[in-house]
This record gives sequence, C-alpha cells and structure tokens, in this order.
Amino acid sequence: MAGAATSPRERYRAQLRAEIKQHAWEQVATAGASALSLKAIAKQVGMSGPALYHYYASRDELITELIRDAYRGLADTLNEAAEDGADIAGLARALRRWALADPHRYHLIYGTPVPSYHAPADTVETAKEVMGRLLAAGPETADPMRRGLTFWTRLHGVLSLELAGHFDGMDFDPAAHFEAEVESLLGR
Amino acid sequence: MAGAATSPRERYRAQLRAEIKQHAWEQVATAGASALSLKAIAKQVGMSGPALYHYYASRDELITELIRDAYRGLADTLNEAAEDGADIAGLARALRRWALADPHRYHLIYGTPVPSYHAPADTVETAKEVMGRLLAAGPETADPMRRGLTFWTRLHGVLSLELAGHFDGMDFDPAAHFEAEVESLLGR
DNA sequence: TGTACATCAGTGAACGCGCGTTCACTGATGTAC
DNA sequence: TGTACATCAGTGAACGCGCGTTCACTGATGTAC
Repeated sequence: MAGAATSPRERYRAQLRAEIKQHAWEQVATAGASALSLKAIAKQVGMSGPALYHYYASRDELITELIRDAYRGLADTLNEAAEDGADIAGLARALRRWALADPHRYHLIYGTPVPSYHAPADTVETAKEVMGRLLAAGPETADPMRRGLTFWTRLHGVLSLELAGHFDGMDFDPAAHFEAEVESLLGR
Repeated sequence: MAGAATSPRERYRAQLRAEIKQHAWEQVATAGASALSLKAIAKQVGMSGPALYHYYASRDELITELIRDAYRGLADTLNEAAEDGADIAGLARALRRWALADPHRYHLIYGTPVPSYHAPADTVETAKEVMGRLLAAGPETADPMRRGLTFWTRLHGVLSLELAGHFDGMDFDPAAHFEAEVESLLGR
C-alpha cells in the first residue's frame, strides 16, 4: 500500500508541492510567517496565483504544513541527538543549533502566535513528543515533569531573547550565557 | 518653561492623542501590533482616517509611542516595587503581574519582532533601565551582569511560553512553575 | 466690542498597492478500448 | 497503433477587501488690532 507505484503526475505534484513549500520557508525566514504571501510565492515558482490552489487549498493549509514540518524537524533533531547518546547538555546544544539555523522557524512554533491563526490539533502530538525527549533526557528526579519544564523554559528564555535581537549591543556572549544555563540544568 | 500655560487647543490635542493611543492599545491587546490599523482606530474615535494625521505623523510613529510607553511602564513598575523594598522575588512577581495584565503589551517589547519595524534608539535607554533594576535587585555576587541576565532570561522563558498559550492543555500550574524559577534565582 | 485674519481640526475623494480567493476557460497529459 | 475521452495543470480576469497616505477643501476656533 505505502509503496504503491506513483504515476508521473503524482511525482510531479509532490515535487511542485515541495517547491512551493521551500519558497514559503524562504519567505518565513526573511520576514516571518505573518508576511507569507501566496501570490509572491506563485511568482517565485513561476506561475500565476490561482495555480497554487491545485497544490494547497489555502494559505492557512500551507502555514499549517510549515508548522507541522517545524515540529517534526525539531522532534527528529532531538531524537537523533538522543540516539547518538547525547546527555541533557547535548540535547540543549542540538536545540540551540536548530533554532539558530533558522530563527523564524523557531519563532513559528514558540514565538508570539500569528494573529487569526490557530494550529491544528495534531501538531500538539509532536509538541508532546518534543517535551517527552526533554523529560527523558534529564537525570532521574522526584519530579521529571518539573525538570523537563525547567529545561524547556530556561533554554527558551535565552534562545528567544537572543533570536529576537534583544541582546544586540549588549556586551556579553549569548552562547556563553546559554552554556551557563545548561550548566544550571546539570547542576541538580 | 515646562509648566507653560497650555491653551485649550493644546489640551484638546493632548486629550485626543491620548484617546487615539488608548484605542491603539485596545487593538494591540486584541490582535497584536501587526494588526494595528489607523483606519480602524479612526472609526473607533469617531472620525475619518486622514484626521489621525493631525495627531500622529504615521502608523510607525504611533507604534513607536506604544513601545516607548510599554518600556516606560515596565520600568516604572519595577522602580516602584524596588522602592517599596521588594527583593528579587518581589520584582519577579511584579514583572509577572505586569505581563499577565496585558500579554500583547509584553509581546510588543519582548516578543517576536514586528516585521518591517525597527524600534528607535531611545527605547534602548529604558530597556537598559529595566535591566539595571534587575541587576541591582540581586544579592551581590562576583558577576552581577550574569545574575541580571539569568533573572531576565529565566523569567522570560516561563512568561513568554505561558502568554503564548504553549502551556494550554498541559497538566500543571504555570504560576507554580514561575515561583519555582523565582526560587532558583534566590537559591545562590 | 467688532472686525480681519491666521490657524488648524476634520472631511471626502482619490491613489496605488497587495492580499486571498473564485471562476470559466484552454491546452496538454494520461487512460481505455 | 490509433482514436475518443477524461483528467487536471495552469491562465487571466475579476471580486471584494483593507491598507497607509496625499490632497484640496470647508468650517470652526483662536488671535491681533
């Protein structure tokens, strides 16, 4: 079933969907999700606006797919790090690398919510998977939930301020502060 | 000079500027800064679009004033708390109260940057004043800068995720986790 | 106190722009016999 | 292999919307003599 032969048309469709999504990511990386424009994407792909509707039913559906992919990508990144034997510090650094690689992608899932858009329920599952990784990575404690939370909120605190540029012009090294927070998580 | 008699016209101007700003805040509180619309504000104030230009030169100028006021308000809140003898935990709680009172106001200054908008230089001064309060509140340590930073990033981590709704549906109390982070700051 | 003038708040029309989305249609590609 | 038909990618025009901003103008308020 899963490996059913795909017709040329189906392959073409899949390829074009991917191409559209890639340009969507470029827009998000440049100006954030709220600036994402279907017509602009169409121009980049080289076709006229309405043609996109053969591939995505609406702007919201496209954004939803971006969010889904972002969660999925982060979960995979953390999973891989964990399978490579990363400890809590390793996971933290994997998270930071992933965030810095594309700040807007990070903001897409953990930043200020995009007005008038609500994420679909199934992304919550992946979000939980991410949380699960964080919970599992910590040393056993009486309250793993609290530990995972602390991991999450402390790292997010440094990362989101750094990515939003709030450290710009201040005289210190964000990476060093991130490492210090990682230390604090290892501490006890 | 500062107390120069204000003409009725000047008082009227000031009052209308304030009224416009208030409606702007209501829009920000409802849908965030990116959704702020001059024409919508004009309608609420009861006059037609172009009239606003007698009070604010542009949309950007209005947003800038909101940001300035937000920084100013936060700085004042922390200053007052400090003058009332609040310790680091008291400051933290004052910060949380201020953030919860208007989440979008908090996002306006510490959230994902509004695309195509850049804050003017003078807000940086107030931002530093806020930072100064945090630095001064902590117990003396070898590295007060690091301490202030930690205060800032840890609390922001909890607050921003809470305000953005990322804790919704999870089975724990954000307030309790916030308190736990405050504890961690008192710890050493 | 009354008149002449300057100031300025507010209006309505308009410009140019970009957006998401619908619709009827053309033309190429694939499928069935 | 050839023909008849169905599928579907892509187009161009159009709709309705809202935006920030400019402009020429009206009319009320304040000021100077």
